Amino acid sequence: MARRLLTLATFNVNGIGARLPHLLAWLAREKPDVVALQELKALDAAFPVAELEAAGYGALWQGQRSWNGVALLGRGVVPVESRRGLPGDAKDTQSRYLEAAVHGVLVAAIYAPNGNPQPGPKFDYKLRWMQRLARHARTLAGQPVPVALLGDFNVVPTDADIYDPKGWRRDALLQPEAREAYRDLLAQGWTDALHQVHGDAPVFTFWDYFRQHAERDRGLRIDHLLLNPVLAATLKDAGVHRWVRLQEKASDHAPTWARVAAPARR
DNA sequence: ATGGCTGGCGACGCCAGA
Repeated sequence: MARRLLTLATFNVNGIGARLPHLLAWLAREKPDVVALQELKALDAAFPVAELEAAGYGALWQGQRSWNGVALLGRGVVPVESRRGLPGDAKDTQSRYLEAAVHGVLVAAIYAPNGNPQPGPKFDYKLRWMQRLARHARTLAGQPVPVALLGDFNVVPTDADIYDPKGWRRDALLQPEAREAYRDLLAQGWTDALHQVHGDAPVFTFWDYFRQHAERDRGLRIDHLLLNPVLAATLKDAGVHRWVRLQEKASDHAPTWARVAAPARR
């Protein structure tokens, strides 16, 4: 018997207030089952829960004034929260991690620090945050249930994942330490869904607002879907909904997705 | 080597993004 498929997606909206029309249009057209959002740039009270409910999505969110902010959406269901915030630093108040069970998959919404300028305190924070992520992700990778880390990792994994590696070589997103942190994650057993499906063919998820880079497909791959071995075994396809990035007043990121088998009900 | 564009904040210019 063929099993139902599930579409997992991650979308850095760059302001939920400014991007709600784009988000709703994308949900209506692509109907993803599980969605991680980043960069809400809004307080909890400003999260558009009613509009999302009307669109058929249950939501869980962790906002913050002006910056950061993550959320999880479930098509037809409210995600069941398992963790709010990354462990390892009680003084870190930035809203960058939210974890819940959605449609039988344990999913984390991740917004890793940008880290620019580097070197400097922001880059140090980026690396410390990635270490904390690795420590927690290790406890999730080997779980005998499907687990996915969905988010903006703010790491360009290799020079094949950017249109101009030379022009960006000093950027925090390309630094060897950042790339090593990402490789360390993968070494725990996570599968990078987009890379698994497309290999080294360039598939970008972010295009900056300058020089018509979106139209010219001069982008970076920084939004990633990492699947633990249980879930990776059911991976069917992965891609990027670039049409969203080509809309008027779009986010600088596009929704990135992976199709997997829906876990059997237990 | 730099600046280019955008959202949020809060009131015109600044910070942060990547």
